Amino acid sequence: MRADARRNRELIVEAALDRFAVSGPAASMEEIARAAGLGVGTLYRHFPDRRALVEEIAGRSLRCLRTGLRSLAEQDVPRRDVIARYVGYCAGQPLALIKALAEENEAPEERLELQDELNGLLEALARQAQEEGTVRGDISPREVVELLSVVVCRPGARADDALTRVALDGLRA
Amino acid sequence: MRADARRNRELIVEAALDRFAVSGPAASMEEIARAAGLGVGTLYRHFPDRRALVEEIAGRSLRCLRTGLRSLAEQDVPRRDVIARYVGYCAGQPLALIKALAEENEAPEERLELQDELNGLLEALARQAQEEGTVRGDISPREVVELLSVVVCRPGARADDALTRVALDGLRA
Amino acid sequence: MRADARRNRELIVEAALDRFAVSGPAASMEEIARAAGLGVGTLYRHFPDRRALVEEIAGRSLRCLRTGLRSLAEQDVPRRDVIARYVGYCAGQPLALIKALAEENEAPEERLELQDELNGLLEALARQAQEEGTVRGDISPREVVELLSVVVCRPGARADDALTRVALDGLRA
Amino acid sequence: MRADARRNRELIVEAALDRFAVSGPAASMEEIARAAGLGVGTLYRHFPDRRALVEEIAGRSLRCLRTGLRSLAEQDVPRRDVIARYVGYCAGQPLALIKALAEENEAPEERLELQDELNGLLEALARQAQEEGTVRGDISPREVVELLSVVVCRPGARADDALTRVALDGLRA
DNA sequence: TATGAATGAGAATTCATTCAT
DNA sequence: AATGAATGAATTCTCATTCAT
Repeated sequence: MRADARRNRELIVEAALDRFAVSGPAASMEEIARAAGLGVGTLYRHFPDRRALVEEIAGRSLRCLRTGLRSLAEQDVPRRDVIARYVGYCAGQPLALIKALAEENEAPEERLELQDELNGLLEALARQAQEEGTVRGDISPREVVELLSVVVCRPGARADDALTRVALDGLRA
Repeated sequence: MRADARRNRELIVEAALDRFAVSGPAASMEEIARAAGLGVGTLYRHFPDRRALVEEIAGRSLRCLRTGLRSLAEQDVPRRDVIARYVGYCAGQPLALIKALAEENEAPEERLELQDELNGLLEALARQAQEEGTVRGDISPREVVELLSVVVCRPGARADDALTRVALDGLRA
Repeated sequence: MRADARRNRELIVEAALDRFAVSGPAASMEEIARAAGLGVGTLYRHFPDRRALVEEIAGRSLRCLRTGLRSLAEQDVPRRDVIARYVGYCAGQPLALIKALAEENEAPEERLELQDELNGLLEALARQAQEEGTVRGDISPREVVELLSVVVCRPGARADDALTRVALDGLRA
Repeated sequence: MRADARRNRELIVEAALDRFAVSGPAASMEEIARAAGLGVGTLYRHFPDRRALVEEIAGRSLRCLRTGLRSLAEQDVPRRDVIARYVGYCAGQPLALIKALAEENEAPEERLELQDELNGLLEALARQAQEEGTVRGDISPREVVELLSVVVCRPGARADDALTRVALDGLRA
């Protein structure tokens, strides 16, 4: 039953993402459990409270971004292109929704650490891009990161939509 | 008594904005009424339901943006500068909050009309800026408007912060 | 409507006492509200949570005991008789029930103060009774108070039942 | 496997007593099973429902009191001393807790019979003590039994605490 | 047989809205 | 017209009990 339970956990997370997307971040626990084809009790066995479910989703998202960014950073291309590819990578994910969800909870330690780690990686990347001369130097690496966060956490963000292109062009040295 | 009523209406809207800013978009009707120094009953006399209060706020914001934009558009400066000034004008307002609030309700006809009108003005502006050659022509006026909306509806948006500058630079022809 | 609200508050406390007596200390808030002829919302307007309702009941009981004890203590009779009358006074009240209820909550400051005050009065009384020679001196005043508490907080305690008489006789010097 | 089952049954009862003592009579079945080092399923294999577990505990306690009382009653000492020793014997057991637990359930036939039997033994003892002239005759044997029950079912009852001594003294002829 | 995952009814609590005063 | 008390549906969460593995 370990396998079953794991499967149910996945079902819950998927259902949650789905219901949050459709009904908004206020979707009820009951609604999510039903959408997963389970009882509320099962949802609560896997996640002791709403906060825990939301943090699971936020945590997965952050870890996924971190993983993606790490592997992009290994590529032997200009740092500027790594940034662009990262933006594209993000575009495939419902980051706007997840961000809205996460704002319900005050960020717990675990999330802060992931957040910091991700931001650290991105800042390093921004700094290197500035050093290689492909990103303008008149804004701080931290500002670059904030900017990317806005670009990427929009509903419907795409790798090649107008804002993305304008922002990346605007970042040019 | 008409004056009284008008005054109360103002008090409520101000209190609502204040409470929404502090307690988040989930601030309760009771909390808002209390902050306005009134009873809930009085709040409901002015606004038949929560939706109506939120729409009042959204409507005011849209009308305010429209007014500002109209007067900026009359200025005899390049359209590109009008756009920049509009962004600055927006920065003084809690648009991120108001946007989040408005997303609670499905947009009613009245809001859609205002929205469309504002977007129409902005699109015209964008088109003119492209025609005067100060804004790049490879994105549609509608895309420019969407971009501006993102730039302007961020928590803590400022007229001279990094994203604003990068976006405006990126818009250059 | 001040009068109405006060009346409802009383109705709630009475209904609570009644339902706790019948259904046990686990009686639900819904059940109590219904028994008072009110909606749950009204109950919660008067008492912000279950704890508050229980503490209201406990507080009333303690204040009532204090008042009774004070007035008994003014009587010009041997202290031993004051004690006996106090036991009789208590017998008219559902102290066993209220004690069981109060044990649900960790005692808040207010209850502790009332408790201490009442115990202080009783200890003084016990000490005086020992000094007047009508209560045995080989147990501490505090022990006398504890003993009285047991005597008085039994389901169905009566002023003249066997335990009461035996205990009072056993207290003789 | 029979031995295993018996062992598990014992583990459950011990764990239940322990958890009830620590977490109060509201300790959950899960908590008890966990404390016994077993799964809930196993608990339910041994006790079909919560009531059954509580009755097992109550029954054991009553049988234990009966056994103790019988053996005390065989001693060749005044009946009054038997009573005193019985009180001492009880003091070593968590009777207050068990009484509170048992009050959750309406007493089933089996418990009533045990109860009646124990009370019968105690009443006989009380009657004999009255006949031997060591216990006052102005209260009924049944009242003596009720009194002993109160003395013995207190949290923290001890063989030599104030209430015990006072009650036993008060019982003197 | 032991396990612990799943279930869902039930409890506390909140809040938009209505209505008596 | 203003007030705030009353209402009850909706939400989160718990726990006794069942059942698949």
